[in-house]
Amino acid sequence: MTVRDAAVRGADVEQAALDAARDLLASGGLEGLSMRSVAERVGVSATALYRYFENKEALIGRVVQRGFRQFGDYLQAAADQYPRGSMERVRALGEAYLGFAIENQSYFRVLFSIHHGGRHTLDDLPEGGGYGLLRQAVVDAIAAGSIRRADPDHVVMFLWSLTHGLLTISMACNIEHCPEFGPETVSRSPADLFRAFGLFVQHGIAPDNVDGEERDGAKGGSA
Amino acid sequence: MTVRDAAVRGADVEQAALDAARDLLASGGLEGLSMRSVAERVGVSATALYRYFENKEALIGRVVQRGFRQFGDYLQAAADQYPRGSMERVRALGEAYLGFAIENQSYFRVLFSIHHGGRHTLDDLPEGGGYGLLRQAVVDAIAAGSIRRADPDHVVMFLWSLTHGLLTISMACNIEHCPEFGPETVSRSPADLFRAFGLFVQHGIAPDNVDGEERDGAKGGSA
DNA sequence: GGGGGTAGGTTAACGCCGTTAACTTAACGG
DNA sequence: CCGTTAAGTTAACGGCGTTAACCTACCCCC
Repeated sequence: MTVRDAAVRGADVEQAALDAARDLLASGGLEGLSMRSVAERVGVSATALYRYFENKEALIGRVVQRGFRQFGDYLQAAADQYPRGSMERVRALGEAYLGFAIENQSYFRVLFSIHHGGRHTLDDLPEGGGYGLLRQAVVDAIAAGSIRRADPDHVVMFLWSLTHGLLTISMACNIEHCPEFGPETVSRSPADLFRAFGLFVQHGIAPDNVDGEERDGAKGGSA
Repeated sequence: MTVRDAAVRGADVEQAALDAARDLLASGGLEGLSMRSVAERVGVSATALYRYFENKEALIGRVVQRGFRQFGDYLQAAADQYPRGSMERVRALGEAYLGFAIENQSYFRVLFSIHHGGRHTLDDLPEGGGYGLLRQAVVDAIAAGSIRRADPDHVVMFLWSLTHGLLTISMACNIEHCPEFGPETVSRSPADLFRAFGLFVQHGIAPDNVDGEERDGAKGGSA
């Protein structure tokens, strides 16, 4: 019984700790996680965790790493519903990005928190994860003529910044409702705003008929 | 001597504490600030701070509030260099946003950190601060015909999200250099990327000559 | 001008935290 | 059967935010 218990636990404590830490982060954020609280959930003393993780930061790092992998899978699944080269595929990635973040709010905050030591976050995203995914979608879309011919990395950063910024701002605003925040328009859900961005993303914020020439009679109407 | 010392200190301890907290945040981030470290800088015992601030969170809240005011002034100054209604004014706000954040990096992180209790950040920005400023610039630009006729709040959120997201991502990436982050393009300084976004902001990422009609002979070249 | 109130400060202490050190225990290999 | 080793324990340290109890110097008012 207790004989094997320890042995079996051996390998499992590590995974159990990662699960417990994930749950604690998801429910209470960074401040809800302590070595002692993780240990209690696992049913082990706090110091036992140091057999598996160098320190608290390392533990969180492992959780974050896992989280990014899961995040990447989520994005992949969303992208796969649309054909390569299509603009819908690009858009779906953005919406999935938002969706994941909103569904796993406090967890997501930790993933992208700047205050957990710092390295991860982008080490893990780019190639295996979301960055490469979006980049490929953009490259394909450019090739297919759905996106203007431009440096794909610029386009990727443009889209990523836009989406991530919307999310960050919305979250600081406690998502969904934020009455005292300017006019109510802004408090609309991130998803609504994201859709509203569609026109700007496609065609920009400049009036339709400028760009050095005119077509419809601006500035005096030459017709 | 010590008689007046205490009395004079009285009013000043609060300000001194705010200054000390700001400096500690700027140099060591959130983790570099403790009630004891602030107290030590002020030359007072830690518990004395509780005469002026309900708790640590309140202290940080006051610092953040101050910071946003300063941030707002910075943006205002940048905007004032360009005429109302001009697109340059809008752009200048974005560049100032970036500039302030980069100059005061760890301080900025705290301002927009999600993990310091949470209310502030947007309570304080919108009306007195940056949001109202940007909004007015956008409204003026729309009126002047520099920006397409659209819901100004949507435009504001679009621009703000884009800029803030770029910043957030760049910072998570330790700003400036981040070799392992995809192709090197992305590691360009936020300011460079911001400039690269100009075309997309103005005209979007869609190819120039679609939108239901053509102008220059795409898709086969009708010339 | 002497006495209470009070503002501003102190020290001591509590419970939590991350982490280290020293120890126990149980399984396994020779 | 013994030594080694992996896995886990308890005890403890220093630092944290915060509370409680106390001190003390000033101000105002009778």
